Amino acid sequence: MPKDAATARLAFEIVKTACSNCNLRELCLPIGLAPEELKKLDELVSTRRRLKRGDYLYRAGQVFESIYAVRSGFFKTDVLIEDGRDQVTGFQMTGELLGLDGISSEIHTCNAIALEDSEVCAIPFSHLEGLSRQIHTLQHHFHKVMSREIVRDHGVMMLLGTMRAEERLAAFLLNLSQRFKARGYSPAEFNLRMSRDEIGSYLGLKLETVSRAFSHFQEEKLLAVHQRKIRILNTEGLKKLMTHQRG
Amino acid sequence: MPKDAATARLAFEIVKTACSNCNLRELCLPIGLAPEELKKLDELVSTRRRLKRGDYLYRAGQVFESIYAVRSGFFKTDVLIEDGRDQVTGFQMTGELLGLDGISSEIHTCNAIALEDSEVCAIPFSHLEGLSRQIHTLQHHFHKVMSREIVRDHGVMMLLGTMRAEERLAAFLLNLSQRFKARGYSPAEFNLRMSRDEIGSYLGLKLETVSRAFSHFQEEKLLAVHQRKIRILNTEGLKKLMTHQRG
DNA sequence: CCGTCGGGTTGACGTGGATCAAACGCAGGG
DNA sequence: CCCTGCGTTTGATCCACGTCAACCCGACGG
Repeated sequence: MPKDAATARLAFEIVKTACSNCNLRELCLPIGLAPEELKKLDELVSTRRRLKRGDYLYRAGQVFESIYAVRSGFFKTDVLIEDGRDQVTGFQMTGELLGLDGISSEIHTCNAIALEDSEVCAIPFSHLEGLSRQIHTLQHHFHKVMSREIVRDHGVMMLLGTMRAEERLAAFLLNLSQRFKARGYSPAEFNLRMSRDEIGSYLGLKLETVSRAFSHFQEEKLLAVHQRKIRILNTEGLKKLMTHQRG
Repeated sequence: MPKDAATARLAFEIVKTACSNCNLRELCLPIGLAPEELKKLDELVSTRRRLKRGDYLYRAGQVFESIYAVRSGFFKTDVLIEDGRDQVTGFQMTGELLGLDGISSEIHTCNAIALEDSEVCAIPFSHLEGLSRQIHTLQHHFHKVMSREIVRDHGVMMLLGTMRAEERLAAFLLNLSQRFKARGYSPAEFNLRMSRDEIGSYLGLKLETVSRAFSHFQEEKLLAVHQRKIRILNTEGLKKLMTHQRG
């Protein structure tokens, strides 16, 4: 696998930033903090990094120092094993945290790649631990975020272990829809930032199967699909498909 | 599904306990703590619970208050969705923590069930947060444990998403072997505490497939299997099978 | 304008594991 | 001792998804 220009690049811009006037503060780490606590958090989030589509935020094997909050843009994380197989473990959007997997061994265990031009806030982890020893709310919120990641992963395990192809895709789309909605975007119409192949990798399916499922959903009038542009026409239908089925 | 005696029972014995003289302190939360810190931890781990095989430690939907450290015995956790499908999300043995999934919403999101007579230490979570604000090492260690759970889940996602049946079982057995070894037991010979069905649920396979894979491993002289008693005859062979294959 | 290229769609076919079904074997109870 | 029941094994068949291959289509460059 040759290193192309994008994967080789790790350069990025650094911008001064502050949580206290970030419009994501209701979505991100600062949730529920008092104004004076928020000010302390400002000192913590020292740098902002800009990444172009295809850039690596970090790579498996790199030393872990910071976690990252997505300020804008869209990421995927993936793990790969010796024999070449790989799997997308998640897609991260605005306000979500990246890098939690690195805490355990002080080494990142997956790659994080920008799927579109993006910005992240880097949060040095030792600072975060320091500050969360002072601010209960921050500590508790951080624990909740980690726990939520575990719960999310269990959901994916469920999906991979028990659902069939179309159920998986329906679950995936409904989840995306949900998350766009929470960010003030239309839950019914959005652009996929990832390829069919990346969706397949996440869902444990081949891209052809994903493509066929999209086509079938269109025939069933559940979706309108134009390349990566998705419009959900029948949310209930998708939900039913997700739980119902299974002979 | 009728509630039988075992599933209905939630009663348990309570025993006074102390981390400072627990022989698991190198495996469990106390890792790396100084003696005086250890003493503080003793106050925190207030109660020990005994469970019989089949007892629920907690159930999905119950209010989350404590995490639990397995002192002896063996557990499984599983999630289930409306339509009746369920999936085992993990097996926990001595020194491992249970209940981390409950932190995010203050409600347990899975069931934890003893697969043999077991004992756990209950650790009230708010106390743990309090103490980890005082003891850096404890705080950091706890974060590592949560992170390790995330990494583990990614491994399972990888397994479910990309491996075929025999690779999954090989990976599963090698993982168990590893964990028994870390606890001072033979890595080559052990008893499975779970049924073929539970293994299958965890690995995203049907019990028949698990059974056939066991039989095939025996033919290949990789294992000796007598019901739930497993002896690994060829670790390297299992490892090769795990990574190698794939046309 | 056309040629190329990468991602996506669609079709034909093969297969790994699910499903269905029968039989086995150990454990527990009478 | 035999009967019963559950977990497991094993076999026969089926089908969802993977594989392989052709083709489409919008983007981009010359």
